[in-house]
Amino acid sequence: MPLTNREIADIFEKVATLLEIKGEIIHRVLSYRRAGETIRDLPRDLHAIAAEGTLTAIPGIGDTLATKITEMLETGTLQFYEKLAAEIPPGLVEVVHINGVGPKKAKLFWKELNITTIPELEAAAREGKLRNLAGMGEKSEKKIIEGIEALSRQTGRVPLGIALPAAQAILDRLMTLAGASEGAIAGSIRRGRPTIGDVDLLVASDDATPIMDTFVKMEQVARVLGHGPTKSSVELLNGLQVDLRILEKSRWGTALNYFTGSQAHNIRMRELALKAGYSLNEHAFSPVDSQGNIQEDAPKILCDSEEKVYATLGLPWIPPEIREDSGEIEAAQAGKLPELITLNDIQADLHMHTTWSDGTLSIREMAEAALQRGRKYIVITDHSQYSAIANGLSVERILQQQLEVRQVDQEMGGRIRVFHGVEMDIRSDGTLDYPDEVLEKLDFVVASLHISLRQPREQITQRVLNAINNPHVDLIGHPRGQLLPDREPADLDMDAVFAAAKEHGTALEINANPRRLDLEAQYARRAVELGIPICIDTDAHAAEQMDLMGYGVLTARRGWVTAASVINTWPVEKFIQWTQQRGK
DNA sequence: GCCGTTTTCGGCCCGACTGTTTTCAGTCG
Repeated sequence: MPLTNREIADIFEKVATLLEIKGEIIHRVLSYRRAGETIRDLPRDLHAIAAEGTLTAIPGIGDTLATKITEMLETGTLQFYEKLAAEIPPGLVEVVHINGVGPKKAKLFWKELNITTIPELEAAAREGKLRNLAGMGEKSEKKIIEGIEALSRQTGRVPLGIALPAAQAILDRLMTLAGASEGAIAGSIRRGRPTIGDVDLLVASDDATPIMDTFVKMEQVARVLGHGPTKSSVELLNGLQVDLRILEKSRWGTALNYFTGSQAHNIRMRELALKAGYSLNEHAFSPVDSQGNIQEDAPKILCDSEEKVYATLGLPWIPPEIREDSGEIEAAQAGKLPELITLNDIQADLHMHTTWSDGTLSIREMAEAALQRGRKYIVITDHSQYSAIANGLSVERILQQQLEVRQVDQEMGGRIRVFHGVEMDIRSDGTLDYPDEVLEKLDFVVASLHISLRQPREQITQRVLNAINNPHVDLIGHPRGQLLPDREPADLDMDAVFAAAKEHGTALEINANPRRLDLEAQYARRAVELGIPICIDTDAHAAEQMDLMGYGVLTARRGWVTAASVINTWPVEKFIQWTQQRGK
């Protein structure tokens, strides 16, 4: 079994931690860590990139790491890691995951007490053996026990669809307090990441203390992880960690920019600032001398808006969703930032269900709900016959349904157009769930994987290719089949999927349901670069699920998607024209 | 380990909070 991108990323990240425990210089450590992060979010397989000989074109991959990647691709292992793991117990990588334990402490426990695993550490802490070590005391011993308990409670990353409303509720509460003049959700939620590690909130106020005190004493707080005058962290009863920072309003721009991240983007911003003669932090730009020392007597530049922060560096404002140091700084410098799609651009929803299969509303009710939300046209796409559990439509029923769709379309009197489609299963054996004679009667055909998602790469890829190669199929729904936060995507050869979609002009979906957000941003970006049409759909099974469109738009924006690439931003005439060109 | 119209060698972002310290190291984001 060849190693996947994810497995290679894991090895690099383990190497980074082991090197850090060993005491290696931090920049070498960070090279491995950054390489791991980059590879984790890569939209292409390392196999394909290696075959092209372009591994070193990946940012942060030089000759050394390219050689190591090649070794892993060819042999499935990395000698350098094996050697390192023989020298430094690899169990320490887990120990470092305990909150409050870093590489230095892990090394201390290992060297002094021969501790190499979390259970050993917990036992030592409970026996009071840690408190006498250098730099340790009773409090830090207690914190380690708490850290281990927190780790076992930890639910992992939280889907954006859960974290965002929770964050908004807390922020709303804080903004009712006197002295809170401005507030924002920052961090990875603001950047629209599909899953969230912790919630970052920012409030502007000249009097932070009462707001901080309220924050750490909220009823949903399980424990206070840190409590300072401008920065506090709490763990909620539901396990979510929330960080709050409070700064003066005159510093809102630098603060929001800093607290939104990503860290990699911040580093680039600070490097740019240094080149321009400033040290940049969350408070201000501070002039530095040629040695890089801050000139305390020189006036600082305060920014009350993010626009001003970027302008100080000679840049246009960069949308949060693309602040990942994945080319946005260079694009901004060149004046080539994309005009990202917005929710207002969305004209239609091309994937939804009704009571004909597993939805909760009739065709007419879905049309009314879509109209209320400003949609100009929709496609009714109930499940196909193979999805018996979802009350999928037999050939007879889907033909019947068409009559009702046509009738509702008439009834709506042009206020909204209602088209007839289907979400057709791609069956396990790779065949499609309706014959061409049925498909050709439909206005729009979505084909989706729902079952046998764990098939080997070649087999499952071929299923998707079969669908794309059918001229009646217009869109591949939720192409990778992931469910957040836990179900892994199918092992698809995305290069092959993209090539086929490009050849046939088949669209790929960004499913807006926050459980899916599939395609993910990096794949959407790649698809758009290749000229493949995108469709952002809610897959709504009820009226209120139509309101989830914003999550899909966020994901699209993370993928640098502009409205022009998205079918359902088009006016209905253009949509009809597109489907007719495809033989409808 | 990466990277480069200042550099192929010598840099590599910055600050808050904690707990242990008598002035700071470690951790975190």
